[in-house]
Amino acid sequence: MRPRGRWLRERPGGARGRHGAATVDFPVVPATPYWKAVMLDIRSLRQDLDATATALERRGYTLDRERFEALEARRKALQVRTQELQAERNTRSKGIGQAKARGEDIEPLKAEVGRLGDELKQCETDLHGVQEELDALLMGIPNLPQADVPDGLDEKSNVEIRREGTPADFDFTPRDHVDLGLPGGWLDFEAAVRVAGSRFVVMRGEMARLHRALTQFMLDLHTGTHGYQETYVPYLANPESLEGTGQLPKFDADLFSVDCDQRYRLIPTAEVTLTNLVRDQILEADELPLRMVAHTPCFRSEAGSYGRDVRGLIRQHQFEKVELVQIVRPEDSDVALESLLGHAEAVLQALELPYRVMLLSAGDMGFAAARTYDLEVWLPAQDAYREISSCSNFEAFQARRMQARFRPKAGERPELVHTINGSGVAVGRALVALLENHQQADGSIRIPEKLRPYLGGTSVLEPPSE
RNA sequence: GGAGAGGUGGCAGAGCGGUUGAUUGCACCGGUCUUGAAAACCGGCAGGGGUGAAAGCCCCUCGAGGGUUCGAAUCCCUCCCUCUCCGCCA
Repeated sequence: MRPRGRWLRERPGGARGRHGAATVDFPVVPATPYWKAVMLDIRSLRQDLDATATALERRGYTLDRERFEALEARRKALQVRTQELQAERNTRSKGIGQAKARGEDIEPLKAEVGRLGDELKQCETDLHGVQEELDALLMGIPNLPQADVPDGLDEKSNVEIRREGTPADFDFTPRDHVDLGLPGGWLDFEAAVRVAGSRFVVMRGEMARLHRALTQFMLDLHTGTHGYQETYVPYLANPESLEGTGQLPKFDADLFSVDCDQRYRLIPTAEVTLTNLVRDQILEADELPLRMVAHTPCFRSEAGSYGRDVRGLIRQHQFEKVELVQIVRPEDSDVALESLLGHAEAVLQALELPYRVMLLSAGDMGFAAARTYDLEVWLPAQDAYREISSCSNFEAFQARRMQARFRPKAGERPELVHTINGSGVAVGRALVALLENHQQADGSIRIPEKLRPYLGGTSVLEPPSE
């Protein structure tokens, strides 16, 4: 992924940040003080730079420690001096007010403070500059992997946790979903090219209905038996939200923008709008955990994936996903991730799809994740397991950027929440898996028991005769 | 899109350019009273940051950013958002 972030909002003064070690054309976050905007707790960097750098090294990120320490030293000196001057100005100005009230001549006093103001202005400007540089550096640092996350820089180091289900033993050569979707224009990629372009699809008839059935089934499962609240969210998100969950500033190239209002991006996942529901909130302890599920389309530019998965539904610019999000107390997040993983697995089990659970290595995880499990579903035509869900614990990383907090006890200081999310599951890929795993020799599709109520009791999907 | 009004602490709602980071009410926390609870009364109660071993001291924040000023919640500019009316529209 080659991020080419470009902040489209105008910044007075034209401050644009600068090129950091790993970042490109780094957009400066508007309005957010750097100590709030960092992904990592800046204190852990200040106090435990070695350990932090070592942990980041595990995921292939080399922290520019010299630069950080230099900036931090300057920041400290400037901040102390600035605050001294501010304190001085404040007391003197107050004195002027009092002198004026007594009817004294205040002109000499004013001149004195005026001189002080020059140095103050300079200090404030310098401090601002240093903070923006620090900001840019810090915003580009990914989350720290949990201790037992395997070492490794890519998917080769992922660890298989377990396998569920057994791939069917076909007595014919299984077809892939593209072939299975040919009859009656069930899946029509050419039509999609005509109306939109490549990496889109048109579905027709029973296939479109099956796709819808899958979505409904998943929503019912999560709301009915897993305790999530069904939530409807916008499909366009503002930059603040995208920043909160970590898509911006680094990964703008993966998103679709909207021309008429350049602040907006189409959501690449409901994680963005769902998780950001708690941005800038202070929740009461008894409101936690929050469990939310949403069905949304997702839009991804797939820049840089040319030539990969060009055939079929696997990698599309637009796809549907049922997303699970949990907002929890910090001490509960590890358990919550396991539970959420189970909720996603329940979908695959109900659909009678063989899959395996992978624990991602430090280097293969997303930018904001501290721990990620991928669910990979068996695709017979590819003779491989392919990702169908990704479940992550972000710990306080997103919460810090979002300033999403809760009050542990009435009257106590607010604390950052932990955020968890995962797909439960990607609908398009579920459709692919269902077609390919439950296909029969004649091209018909067996519908798993649990899904039948959503298809009017149908047990087999017969391909339309030409 | 046009016209008007407005954005202040968890909520409600004050705030002449100068001890206002902010009166007050509600909510909340602690206490007195009570067998217990309620009521009443007393006290506490924004968020973040810097520095420090700590106590503490200090700084920032009244939608956001910039400006004027010795000094801005209060004045000016830009932007965002909310509400009312009009237009348009599923």
